Amino acid sequence: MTPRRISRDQVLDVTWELATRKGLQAVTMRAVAQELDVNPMTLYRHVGDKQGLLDGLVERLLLEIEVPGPGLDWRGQLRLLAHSMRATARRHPDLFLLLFQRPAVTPEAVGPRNAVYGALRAAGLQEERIPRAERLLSTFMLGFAASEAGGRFRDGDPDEDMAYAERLVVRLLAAV
Amino acid sequence: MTPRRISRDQVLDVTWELATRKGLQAVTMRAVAQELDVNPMTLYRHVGDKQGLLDGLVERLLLEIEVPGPGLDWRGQLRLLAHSMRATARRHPDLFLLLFQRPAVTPEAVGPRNAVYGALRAAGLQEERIPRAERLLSTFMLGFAASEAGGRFRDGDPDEDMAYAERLVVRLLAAV
DNA sequence: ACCTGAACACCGTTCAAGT
DNA sequence: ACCTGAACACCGTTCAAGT
Repeated sequence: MTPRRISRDQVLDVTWELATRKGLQAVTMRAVAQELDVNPMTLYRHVGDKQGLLDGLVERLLLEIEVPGPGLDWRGQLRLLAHSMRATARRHPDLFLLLFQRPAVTPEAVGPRNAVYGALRAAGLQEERIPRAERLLSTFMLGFAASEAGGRFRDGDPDEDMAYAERLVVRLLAAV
Repeated sequence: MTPRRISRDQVLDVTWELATRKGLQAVTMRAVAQELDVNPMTLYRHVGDKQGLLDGLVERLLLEIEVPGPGLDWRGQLRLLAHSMRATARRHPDLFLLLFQRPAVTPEAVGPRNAVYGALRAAGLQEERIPRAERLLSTFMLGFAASEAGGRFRDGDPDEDMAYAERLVVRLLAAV
């Protein structure tokens, strides 16, 4: 019974580091294995396959999004959430797109989602309306952050656009 | 001066067909070349490289989005636009994500953008406010369509969510 | 002018074997 | 139980050569 030399966490550590340093296209099974000084086939025991490796990366990405603590009003909470989603997207533009390709209800996704729930609740939204409002608001934030990070925006100032969007959201929530 | 055997358009025709039939992962220089019964290196003269091939695919994708003709009020125009963006995303989920990775101001993108411009104008929005409103609205529609097609939504009914979003947009525009 | 062939430096993954 | 080596079936792209 030889002790396992590497763990899934170690694999994801070096994968995340590699993706951050050299971009998603540099993330290959072979490159990750080399970083760990291990045979490529060794990874399969720990992450399943390439898709499993990417899934692990998306977990980390969601954990990377900063979530508001206490001491902010609902407007400040939403502002911080938008800000940290945009910052995360800018740091990992390619990886960020993968968020569209998997359910928003994984265990790692509860942090951001609960944060939006909390803000909407604090804004006085009826409990039964919160899930839908969260889906719509998160979808907009995700699209905005992905657009900005991916280079879709060429006209306009993203900061000004986001400030304007914030006013619209506040207007809609105030009408409750 | 031998006549050229293939054109960029022909290359994109079979690439689009291949992507539609077997998905984006099946789009390789070699597979496209084989479909045309030509040497892989031949493609380089017509599309530059793999990235150029993908750029061509995104052109086609934007052209695929149905744009409202006359005879609809602004609300109907926006509804049709949202509907056809979602339909396009569902047909080409992987390809659709590439829209986030390039400027929204390419020649092929003017169709959809002008359509949104027209609807916002018909809704009575001040001319100077239209570009920003278009960016925000298109960003939401894009994020929604990408989420739906990519499988991010697991809770909720996308049709109901979109109908609700439509009411919010109408409310915001009515306040003008 | 346009197309080809061979070659280079990679991929993800299977399968049988090692310890 | 965990890791390895060799092999398979691919990639995109360069470069020199063909017609």
